[in-house]
Amino acid sequence: MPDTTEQRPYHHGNLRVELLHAAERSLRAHGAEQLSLRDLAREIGVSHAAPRRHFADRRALLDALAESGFVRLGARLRAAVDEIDDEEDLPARLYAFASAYVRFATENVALTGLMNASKHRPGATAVAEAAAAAFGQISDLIEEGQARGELEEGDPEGIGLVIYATVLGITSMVNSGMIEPGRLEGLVDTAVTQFLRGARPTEPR
Amino acid sequence: MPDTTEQRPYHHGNLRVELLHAAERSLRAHGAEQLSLRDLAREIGVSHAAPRRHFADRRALLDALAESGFVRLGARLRAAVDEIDDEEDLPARLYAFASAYVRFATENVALTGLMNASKHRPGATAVAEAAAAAFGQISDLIEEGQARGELEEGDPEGIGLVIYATVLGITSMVNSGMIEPGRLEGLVDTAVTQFLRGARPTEPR
DNA sequence: CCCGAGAGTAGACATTGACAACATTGTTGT
DNA sequence: ACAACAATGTTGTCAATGTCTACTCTCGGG
Repeated sequence: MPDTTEQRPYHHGNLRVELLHAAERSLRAHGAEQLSLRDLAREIGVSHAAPRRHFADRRALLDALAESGFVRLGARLRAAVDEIDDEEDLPARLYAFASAYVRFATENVALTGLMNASKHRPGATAVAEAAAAAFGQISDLIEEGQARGELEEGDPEGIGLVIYATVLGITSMVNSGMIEPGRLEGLVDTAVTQFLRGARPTEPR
Repeated sequence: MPDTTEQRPYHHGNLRVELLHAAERSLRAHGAEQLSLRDLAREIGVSHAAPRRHFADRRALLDALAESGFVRLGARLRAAVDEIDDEEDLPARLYAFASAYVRFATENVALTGLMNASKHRPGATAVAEAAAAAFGQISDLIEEGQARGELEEGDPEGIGLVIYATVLGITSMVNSGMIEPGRLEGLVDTAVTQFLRGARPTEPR
C-alpha cells in the first residue's frame, strides 16, 4: 500500500492511477470546472509538470475519467440486470437496469455530467465505445423480450436507446436541480411502466 | 443601428446585451469552456474589466445565457404546439413539441449543454423558473388529453416530465456524439408513438 | 558498464478571472 | 443651473492555471 508518509523516491511509480483517483475525488468535491492539474500534482506531492507525462492535456485527463466512468457504469448495469434470477422477468430486469443507472448517476453527479457532456471529437473513439458497451445491454433485453413475444416487434436498438434516453434525461434533470430528488423514484417508475404498457403486443395472446 | 466604425463614446450604452450576443456567438463557435470574458471585451472593444459591471462573475454571464436560452426555448415550444390548428389532435401536438425541442437543441448544441449542465446553486432561481416554464407546457397537453379521455389517468406533471426527459435524453446523446444525428428523427418518432401506445386508456370504450 | 529511454523537476510565458483605485458620464434633487 | 451622486468604463495589479522547453534522475538491457 502506498503511504503518503513514505519518502518519495524520484519516481513515483504509480502516478497515472493515483492522478485518476485524485482527479475523481476533486471531481466529486468541486466539479469538473474546478479541477486543476496543478492541484492534483500538489495533492499527490509531485511537481506541477509531472501529470503531463501521463496526460497530454487537461482534456485527456477528463476523457480518461469519463471513459473509466462508462466502464464502471456498464459493469454495474450488467450486474444489476444479472442479479434478477428469473431471466424471463423482463419488467424486473428493466426496472433493475433503470434503478442501477439512477443510483450510479446520483452517486456520481459530476462524473455523470462529464460523461454526458464530453463531446467526443474525431478520433476519441474510446469514450464512445465504452458508452456504447454500457447501454448496448438494454438492446439485448429488448430482443429477448421480443423473441418471447412479450414485446411488440420493432427495431430493438432504437427502442433500447429510447429507454436509455428516458432514464438519462430524468437523472439529468434531477442532477441539474431542475426537479427535486424526491421525485426520482416515482418518475422512474412511471417511465418503466409507461414503456411496458406501450410495448406489449397489440393482440395479447 | 450601432456601427463598430463609430467613435465609441465613453459609455457604450448597450454593453450588457452586446456582451450576451458576443457570448452566444463565442459559445456557438468554441463552446462554454473556451468562453473568456476578456475575449468578449476585446471583441466588443471595451476594456477587460468592463464586463464586470454587468456580470459579477463569469458564471453569472453563463447563467444569464442559460436563462435566456430557456426563455427562447419555451417560446419556440409554445409556438410549435400552437401551430397545430386542431387543438384536440394530441399526437400531432406532442410530435410538434418534441420536434421543436430537438430542432432547438441541435441548432444550439453548446447552449443546450450549458442549460442542462448549469447546476442551479441555491438562490439562482431565475434559471430554474425559466426551465420550469419551458417544459411546464407539456403538462397542460397531458391534462387536456386526460380530460378528453384520450389518455389514461395519472399524475400529468409526472407523465409530462417523463416525456420531456425522453426527448432531452435523446438530443443529449446525439449532441454528445454518442449516436449519429441521422437516427434522431427515427428515435423521436418511436419515442412519441411508444408513449402514445402506452398512455391510451385500457378499455377503449 | 554505460547509456538511453522513461519519468519527474524547474523555470518560463501568455492568458485568465478577479479585485481595487481612478475617470467619465448621466441623472436628480434643490 | 448646478452640485452631489450613482452608473458605467478604464488602467493597473495579482495569483492561478495550462502548456512548453530544458534539465535531472533512475533503471534495465546491449
